Order: sequence, then C-alpha cells, then structure tokens
Amino acid sequence: MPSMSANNFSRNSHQHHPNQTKGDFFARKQKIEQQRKNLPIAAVERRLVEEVRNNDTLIIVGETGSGKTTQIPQYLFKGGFCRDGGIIGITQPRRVAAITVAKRVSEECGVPLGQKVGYAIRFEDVTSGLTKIKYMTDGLLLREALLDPYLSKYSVIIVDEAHERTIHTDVLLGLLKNVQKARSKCISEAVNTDHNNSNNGHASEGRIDNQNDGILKPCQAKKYHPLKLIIMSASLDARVFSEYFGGARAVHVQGRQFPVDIFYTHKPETDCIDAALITIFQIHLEEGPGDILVFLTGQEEIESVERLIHERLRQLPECNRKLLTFPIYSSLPSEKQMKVFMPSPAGYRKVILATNIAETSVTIPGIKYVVDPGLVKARTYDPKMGVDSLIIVTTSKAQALQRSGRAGREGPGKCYRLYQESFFEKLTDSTLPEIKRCDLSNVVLQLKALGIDDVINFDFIEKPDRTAIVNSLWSLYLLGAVTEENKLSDVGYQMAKLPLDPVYSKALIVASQFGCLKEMLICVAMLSVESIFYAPREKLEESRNALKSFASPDGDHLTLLNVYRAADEFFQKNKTVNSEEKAEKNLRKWCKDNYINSRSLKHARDIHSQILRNVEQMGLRVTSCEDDMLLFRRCLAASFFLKAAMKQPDGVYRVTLSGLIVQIHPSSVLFRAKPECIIFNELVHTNHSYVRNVSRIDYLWLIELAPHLYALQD
DNA sequence: GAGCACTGC
Repeated sequence: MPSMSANNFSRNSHQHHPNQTKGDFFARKQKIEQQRKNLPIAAVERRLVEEVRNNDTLIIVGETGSGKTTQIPQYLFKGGFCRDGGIIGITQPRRVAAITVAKRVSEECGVPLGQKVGYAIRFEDVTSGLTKIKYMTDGLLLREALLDPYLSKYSVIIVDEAHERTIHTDVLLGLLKNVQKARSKCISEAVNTDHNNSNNGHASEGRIDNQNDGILKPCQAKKYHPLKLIIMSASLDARVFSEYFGGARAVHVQGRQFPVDIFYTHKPETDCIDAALITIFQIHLEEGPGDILVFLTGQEEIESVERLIHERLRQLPECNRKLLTFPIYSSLPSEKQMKVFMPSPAGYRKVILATNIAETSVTIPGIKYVVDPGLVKARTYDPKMGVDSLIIVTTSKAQALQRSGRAGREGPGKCYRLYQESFFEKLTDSTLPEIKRCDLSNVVLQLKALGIDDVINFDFIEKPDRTAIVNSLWSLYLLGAVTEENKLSDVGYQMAKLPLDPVYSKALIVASQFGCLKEMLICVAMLSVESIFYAPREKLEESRNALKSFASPDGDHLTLLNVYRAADEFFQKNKTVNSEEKAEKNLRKWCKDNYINSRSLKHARDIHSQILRNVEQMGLRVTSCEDDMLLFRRCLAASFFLKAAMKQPDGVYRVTLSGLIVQIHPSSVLFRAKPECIIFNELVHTNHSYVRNVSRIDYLWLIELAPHLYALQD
C-alpha cells in the first residue's frame, strides 16, 4: 500500500530518493537532524533514558505528535540497552504503522532498512542478525512467544498504542508480565544460589509453566537479561496500566497538535444523515479552504450521503459546485481507496466520506474540518449463542477525541459534533476492550499452548466474561484440542501452531485424514479473508453474472474453491510467458474483470502459501481428492459440525446446537436453493440473523462423522 | 432478495 501513512506520522514520512546527489544527501540528513531536535520529546531524552534505567516497567503517555514511537527506541539504543546483545522490540496494532515507522527510523539512523532497524509482520520479515530496533505487529510477537516463551532476544519490549486495547495487546500485556517476572526470577536465583539447575527447563522447552504463581519455570539464568517493559499510550488512562503493573511509574510527554475548535449542536439531531449534509454544505459555503472528513457508519450510509451531496450540488449556482466526494471504507478496492490521497484540483474542496478506517488506520492529509455524528458500527459477540452482531452505537469520548484530532494535524482545525455537549458528557470514557466482545477460542488455545492451563484465572488486564472462556473451552473440547481434564491435547498443540481460527486449523487436520488437504488449504485460506466478491451498486448485474461462472450448486465453499483455482490457473499460465510482476498485474486485471477484490485474493494466496508451508513442516500429507467433491463435502461436515442448521417447514433454518432461527445470507449461492441441511462458518446478526459461507450436506453425515454431538440427538 | 466498522497470526 504505497502512500498510506501510519498514525502519528503523516507529516514527515518522506522517502529516501535513490538518485539524489551527495549534496542532497547531506542537506537531507541535516534536515532530519533538525526535525528530530524539534520534536517535543527531544527535550526529555536523558530523563526518559534514566527513567527506563531505574524502572523495569514504565508507562509513557505521549500525546499525538510527540515523536515517542520513532524516538524512544533510538534513545534507548544510544543509552546502551542493546549492549548485552539484546534487541529493542516495538509492537504496533497495525501492519502499515510497523512498516512506515521502521522506514522512517532507519532513515533517521542513516542505515538501510532491515539492518540496524527493521520490521516484521505476517508474510514479511525485514530484519537480520544486525537488527537492534525491531518494529512488529503485536500479533506477531504473540506468535514469537510460542517458539521462544521467554522472548529471550529482547532486552526491551515497547507496547505502543496500548490504549487501543486490541485483543492482541491485552493478551500480550498478560504474557509480558509473566515473562518479566520469570526473567528477573531467573537472575535473582542465579545470584542467590549456586546455579546447579542445568537440567531444568528442558522437558517442557517451548511451553510456559504457570503452576507456580503464573510464573515460567526456572531457567538457565545466564541466557537471560532482565526485561524492560514500556507501555505507551496516547490517552490519559495511564492509571489502568500502572495499576496492572503493580503501580508502575507513569510519565507524560507533551505532544504537538494544532488547536481544534469543537462545535456541538444546540438541539439533539434526529436525522444524522441530514444533519451531516447540512453541516457539510455550511462548511463548504461559509468556511475558508480546507478538506472535510465525515465519519459515517458503513458503506451504505457513505453511498447515500455521496448521492445526496451530488443532488444538492446540482441545485447550487455553478460557482459553488467545486466540491468533490471521496468514499473510503475497508472493502473498497485499493485503487479507489488511494484516490483520497490525491490533492484536489485548484479551487476545489474535497469531502472524504469515511468509516472509522480514517480514525486510526489511514491518515489523510489536508483535513481541516471534521464532521462527527458520534456513531460507529461496532461488533459485539454473544458467547452463549455464538452470534456476532454488527450494531450502530455511540462513540466513546476517546473516539470522539481521536476523530476531532484528525482536523489538527497540519494547522488549526474545526470539528462539528452532531450532538449536544451534554450528550458528550454522557459518553463512556473509552471503547470496551476487544477482549470483552469477541470469540476467545483462539486466545484460549494460544494461552494453553504457552502452558497456561488455568485460563479462567489468567491475570488479564481486563478479565473476559467467564462464560466466554467456558464456551471457548467447550468448543475446543468438541474440536478435540482440549482433553476432558482440560489439558491441551496433541491435536490441540498442532492446531495452536497454525495461524488460523481453531476451527480452520482443525479442518486442515481432518482433511489430511480424508485425503483432501489440498482442497481444504484453499478453502480455509479463502474463508480467512474478507469479501472476495466485489459488487458495486452501479454494476450489480455484471457482478452477479461474474459470480455465476464460479458458483457451485453445493455451496459457497466449493464456489470459493472454484474462484481460487480459476485465478491460480490464470496466474500460472500467465507466468509461463510473462515475468512474475507482469503476471501479478494481469491477475489484478483478471480480478477486476471478474468482480473479485484483488486485495482479498492476494491475501488468500499469501495465507495459502504460509499454511501450506506450516502443514508440510507438521508432516501432514498434502493430497488431493481430485474431482471427488462428495468426499470434500463430507470433510466439510466433519470439520464444521459445530455450525450446522436444518431447514424448517417455513423455509428458515434452525441452528442444531443453539436452536437459533437464522436465514441464509442473500450473498450465498444457496440463498435460493435452500437445501435441507447445511453447515456454515459465520453467524452475523444485522437486520436478521444470517449465516454466511454455507454448504449443502447430508444430516446423516453429522451423525456418522461427529457422533459425540449428533448421535445422541433424535 | 440483503448489505459487512476495524485490526491481526
């Protein structure tokens, strides 16, 4: 993703130009030095390094624009924290942030990316033996912990953007707390006792034992340095982190943000879309130059606001029509997303209609005005029913603040909140942490693989609901990952090694026994990505026809398989006559012609090659069932038996385990066919309860292949 | 015949 820039970073992410002259190079170097010196954080460099030296855990609250993400690792490097061979790891919740920040820091250090400074994200490791400052995603560090439970190569770990409280950040914090304790225990033991523990810690190498106070097993102390932990957060909720880490010291670093005037409405608004439109035109007609960013809840709302803006523009005199609209949301194809970054033609004003993708993930330059209706489409999870819901709720105060901040990145700005000030006061301080609103099977499996058996009593910074954990344990038990004694089974340990939803990991193991692993690898890779099909409103008919050429009467799983195979065949054929690069480009064109989201397909292909490598390493045999689709569907039933449904006389479906009444989602190829018995992968509640990714099966297969659940029923 | 915010391994 070329010109997307990460949070906190849009003003100074220039690229190193390959053919610049020596003079340019020195001028540029000097400029970078100047910029670094001017950062608010530069004034407290020595104090910060001292704080880290004196405190094993430090909370740093740094406002936007303080430079904490780029500077602190460099200060610590200079301060000698890598001297014993340890490295500094910095985690980010998002991939783009890890990449762009690493690029900037390597440039500031005047070294090529991947040497002293590098980054690692899924599918991409730009580090080497020389790397001392390593930026990475938090999910990746969690994975590393599975291979190296003591995270022994790190002398410092910085968890950045901790206030976002992603599920990975929360689990990581718990893990790091354990690792830190264990590593300092090792060292104190080594000092206090004559270390005759040379045969310790080998039997369970690769697993953490937390039977004693949630601490790792004693280890060979010489191997480990104490671990310095830094939690960086943008908001003022340092207290939560500080309390969690036993009253850890918290320091505050000034930021640099231009002032943003906040406006509220005088009366409550009943029609948000209308209020947004009025505000947009008010800004357009009365305010000075500068682009407008409008936060909306979803694709549909964005499309209708866009339509209404164009309608109203036509009613304005010619001279007032210089307003351009740009939608941006995650399922929009990249080339359309990129358009928001193009500067507007002279005299024109841009209106960017965005979901909360523009809140943190994407920074759009030129924004001076923010319109915030105060709503967001949020995902919640009901662990009892296994239902995801997507509902529109009010934002938190922190979110509102984050949104208004988007107006003050390049100069003073204005933010129009489409609600009353008294309403703002009633908003919750921050958004509910993700760990409280999603399926936990993966988290539970990962923790168990790390040797943390008592997940219910794990020291989470925020405890998930007990029922959520219990239900995850139950489904892991039904998948054979956990034994009746609540211990991880061998199958469970294998499943934990795969970077997939546990149900999908299990499907690969089942498929290897059925002899259709080749097909299941594709199927699981496709199920793991979002929206493979792209259906723009204006070309609904064409996109539907395109889908027909891939559709299988047996369901969405085989349809996805057909799409992947068609794409792969096209790509392989192309590669015999073209360069890899050209073939990739042609594949993107092929996707466009077939109304397939090329970004999603690329992602599926990446996942496919990664999990193919994984299963080969695990020693599974990758065989194909060729054209025996009956066998493959039986394998789907044997894998996804937890989510099956039967047709009712009135045409709706009843989920076998929960009794929930659902419908097949209209995007499914089985929407009209309505077979008697189905398995599905996703249950989402929007206006109705819908199941997605559905395949036709025979109920008798469930009795045969999942007798532990189905043989007892009537 | 409906429609899905965002991340991540």
